[in-house]
Amino acid sequence: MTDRPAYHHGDLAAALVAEALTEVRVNGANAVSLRGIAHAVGVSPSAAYHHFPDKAALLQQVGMAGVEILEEHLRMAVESVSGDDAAAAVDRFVAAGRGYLGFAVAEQNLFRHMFGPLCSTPEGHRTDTGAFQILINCLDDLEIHGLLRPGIRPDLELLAWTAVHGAAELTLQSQLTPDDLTHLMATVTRTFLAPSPSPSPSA
Amino acid sequence: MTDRPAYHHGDLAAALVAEALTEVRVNGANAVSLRGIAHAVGVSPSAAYHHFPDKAALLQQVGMAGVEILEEHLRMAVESVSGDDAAAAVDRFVAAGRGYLGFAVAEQNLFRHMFGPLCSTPEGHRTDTGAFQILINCLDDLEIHGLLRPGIRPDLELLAWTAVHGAAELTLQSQLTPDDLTHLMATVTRTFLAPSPSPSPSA
DNA sequence: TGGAATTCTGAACACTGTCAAGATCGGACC
DNA sequence: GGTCCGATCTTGACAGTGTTCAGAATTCCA
Repeated sequence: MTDRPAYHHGDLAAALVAEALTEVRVNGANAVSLRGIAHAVGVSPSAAYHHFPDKAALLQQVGMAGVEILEEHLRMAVESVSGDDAAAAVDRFVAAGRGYLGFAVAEQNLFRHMFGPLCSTPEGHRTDTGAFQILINCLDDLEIHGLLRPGIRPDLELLAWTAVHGAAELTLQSQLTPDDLTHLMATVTRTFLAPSPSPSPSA
Repeated sequence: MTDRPAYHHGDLAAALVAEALTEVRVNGANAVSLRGIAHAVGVSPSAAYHHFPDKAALLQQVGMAGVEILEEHLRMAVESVSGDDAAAAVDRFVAAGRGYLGFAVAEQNLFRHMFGPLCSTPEGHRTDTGAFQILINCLDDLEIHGLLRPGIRPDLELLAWTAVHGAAELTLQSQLTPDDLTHLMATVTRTFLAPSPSPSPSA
């Protein structure tokens, strides 16, 4: 809480990660210079080596921070849809997909870094990430309302996950237009969700 | 064809790209050093600047070379399935998907670079790449044999493309198992392909 | 209060991308 | 054939990078 404890920085590791995080967001992971980060925090370049074995480790922590930001972003997107009926469940599912794509576009540099070679964790399974859990929750919600065709649940988990992620990456590569994205979302819902029992007066 | 024309290298630009390409394949794009590449080719570091404005331009050309390699890889995978009947058409479609995923795994470093930030072309549409054209050909093939549900063609184009690409990226991130991949391929074909009119004696 | 452990600095090393100036070559023109 | 010119490569240099290490400054604990 003190302003700046002169020698011993309060929590240098956190400060370095925070500074590197904003640098990644603004200019991309390749533009991150350990010396620059240290200078911005007001510390000598070699001070960082008492908290991280090397630059790659710092950037990995930035990636983890990014995962949490994405998770929070998704949670807010889903929770912004209120209601307990079937229509709300569908809207939440769509909101999750849109949230993922929106994050990828709004935070291109961070998103790319999170899924870049520096952040590859040979250990983790997809169930580790809270983002995947949010998708699971949405599917649970749909299932409760009887909106999933029987037996299609595991298919949809995999396909929705991979399609939305692939769409995000291809969008950043300028290979997909915004129209493509809405088209894709519509395809997934129309194909895999049972026609809602709610009133659906088609034109 | 001369062994080494001393001063004037035969085609230095191509030699640099070739050397950088193998370096990317083996050690990843981040490990590429312009000086190292120049040294390996047997030329001074600054010689490269008569052929490329900077290192990023060289790596972009490596990315383009990668696109062609992927295209060739896909073409071979598809052409390895012979036959004119409906079953062959389905097999070719599956082979294309497996070929894409196989390339991503076998050439992780190159694949990552091709879709990395250095190779983002704000201009190109997906129809530019020959790889997408191969998918189109497979779908044409399926359509000729009446294996596509009517009206589903544009949906399938987008969904197959994004899902297989997303699956590739997530596999490199250790978020998908090989079982997930075969499951995904099965889901796509089962969901979007009409049941084959060919003899299908299900057990 | 007196170590001991932690945290940070300063200088250094090897390496990087990039540039300006000069040497060297190939081919075109008279 | 001799001469010039443009393209090509080298040398040398500059600023910046990640990383290491000896030692100074600081805090913690007994």
